[in-house]
Amino acid sequence: MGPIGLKMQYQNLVNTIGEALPRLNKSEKKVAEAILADPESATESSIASLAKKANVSEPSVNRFCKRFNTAGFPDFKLKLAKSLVSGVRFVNRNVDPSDDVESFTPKIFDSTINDLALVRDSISHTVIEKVVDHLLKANRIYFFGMGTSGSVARDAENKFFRFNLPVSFHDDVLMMRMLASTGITGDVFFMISHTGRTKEIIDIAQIADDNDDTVIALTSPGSPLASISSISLDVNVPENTDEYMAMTSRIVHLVILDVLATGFTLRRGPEFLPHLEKIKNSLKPTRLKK
Amino acid sequence: MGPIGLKMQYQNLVNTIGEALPRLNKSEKKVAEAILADPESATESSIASLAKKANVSEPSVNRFCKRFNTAGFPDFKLKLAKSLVSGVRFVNRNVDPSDDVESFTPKIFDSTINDLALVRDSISHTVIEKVVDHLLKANRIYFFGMGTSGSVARDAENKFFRFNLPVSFHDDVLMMRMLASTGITGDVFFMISHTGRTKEIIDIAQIADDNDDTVIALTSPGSPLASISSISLDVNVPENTDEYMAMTSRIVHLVILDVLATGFTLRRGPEFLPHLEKIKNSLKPTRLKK
DNA sequence: CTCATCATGTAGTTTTATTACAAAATTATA
DNA sequence: TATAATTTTGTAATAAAACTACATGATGAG
Repeated sequence: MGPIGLKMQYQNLVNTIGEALPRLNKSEKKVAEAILADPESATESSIASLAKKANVSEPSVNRFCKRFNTAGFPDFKLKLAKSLVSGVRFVNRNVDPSDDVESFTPKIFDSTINDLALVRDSISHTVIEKVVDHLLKANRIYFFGMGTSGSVARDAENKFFRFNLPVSFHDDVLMMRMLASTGITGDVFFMISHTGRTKEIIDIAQIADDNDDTVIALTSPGSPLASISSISLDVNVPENTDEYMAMTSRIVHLVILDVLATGFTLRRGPEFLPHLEKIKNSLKPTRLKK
Repeated sequence: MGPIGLKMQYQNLVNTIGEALPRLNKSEKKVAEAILADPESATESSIASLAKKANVSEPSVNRFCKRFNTAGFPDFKLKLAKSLVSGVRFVNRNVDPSDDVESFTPKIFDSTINDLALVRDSISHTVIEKVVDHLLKANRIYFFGMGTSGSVARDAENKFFRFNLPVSFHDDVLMMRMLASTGITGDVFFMISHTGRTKEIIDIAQIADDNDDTVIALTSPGSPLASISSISLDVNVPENTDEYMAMTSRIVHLVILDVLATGFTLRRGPEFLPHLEKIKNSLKPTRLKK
């Protein structure tokens, strides 16, 4: 039998073991079941104790590890521990009706952190660079979003107006329509939408596109909005079917806007910093001194 | 010298080591530096090879591990590997003027992730519980915030209106003043402010407090706003002095609001789920079908 | 300068993991 | 069904890794 899970580094060991289960032979299956019964403790036990728990010999455990493309037992444990952090813990990260504060609080933080890490590792730097290029050339930037994405758009306005160019955010469909249809060259329409399927937003993007304006989308890959846009910043955050769980995509969107703003600032160069400083200082009189 | 990082299970080993660096003695420092130079490879090496790399003896490495509250070298490696997955890879996360997209993008994600992890491990569950208690008893909730925190307040409105009680957000000082002064028992004023030093916001909180309304603050601990409020949700995110860096506190605030909303939903019980479902379904006609 | 304390390394011991090989089980084939 | 080939599994020996006890060296106080 050949090795299982060749692309291990991008896969979750626990899942891989679970899927391979039917293809394993007797003693390997015993080992697999012993591990799956309590993966966390498996990462902390020695080859001897795991062998005992699974009722097999130590070499069987060792062979099992090698089947899953690891150097040996210690390496296996390491990789298992890693997948428990990023992968499996995520599976069990759903909020449960019986959860109390102690348990649901870290779950919500963890799932947000997890999504951020996922996007951090998958987002295209080329696309970011391209978007920054367009923003730098823009005469005007409109941030459009509805509902939750409206708050993201509002935050973006608050961030980008500092760059000393006309920026506004809109969450009103009629305003967005009018603006999109009267856009001129140099206007950038930055459309934010979690699903990328909101009809009105797609309509408005289409209007802007027909008008030859630049349309940048911060949305889900392969969505109708993404395909209409000039450039699409793809954010692949799993849809949240869980009633209790929050929508993390908006958080990811905010961080991407932070990235864009940083790229913008850096490209503007150090001579732009005094302007930012001026804005910062303008707020000082509104604050109580320490 | 006593052990370092007692609450290890909730902390990032790499950060802990980095912070402990000045307090370590000669050979321990050597070990720490060898690990920090390439934490990833440290998780894969034996005690012997790491000792060699750090130019110390094997027991020194072992003692180092025990200082950081781990059972020994293998346990240390395991925990290190885990923190590399969820946590932040590098100690220096500041954006540098010479950074390109490839380097500043993960830095911004990482610093956000790091701040979230910090708050996740330090936030008081008792306070969360208390805030949820107050929100459940509220007749009306006002979310107040200005500037960046205005977007957070807007997002909170979007989240909490689903609970079928009168909720609104305001970012206009005059509106906030008027509402605070006409509040009646059962009204909850939820004030969001990164610094907790914005004069207007403090004024408004004071007005609401004088009026015997419940004032909940989502702000920095020890700030004037925190001390005025009935309850304060303390968020200790380091002030960002770096011109290039984004303000992560607003992200943390959003996640805390997610936590509160989840706590709210759970306390309302399963009979409340159909209502949430109804709201979800109401948006379906606005979306293109797949 | 001397003693006490702390830091560090050496050498030996124990634990842990791996390998080589043989026995057992399974499967295929005559 | 018997037998050879193949695979699976365990035993025992070996190798590697980690740990412990102890001794030596460094540091600092009096």
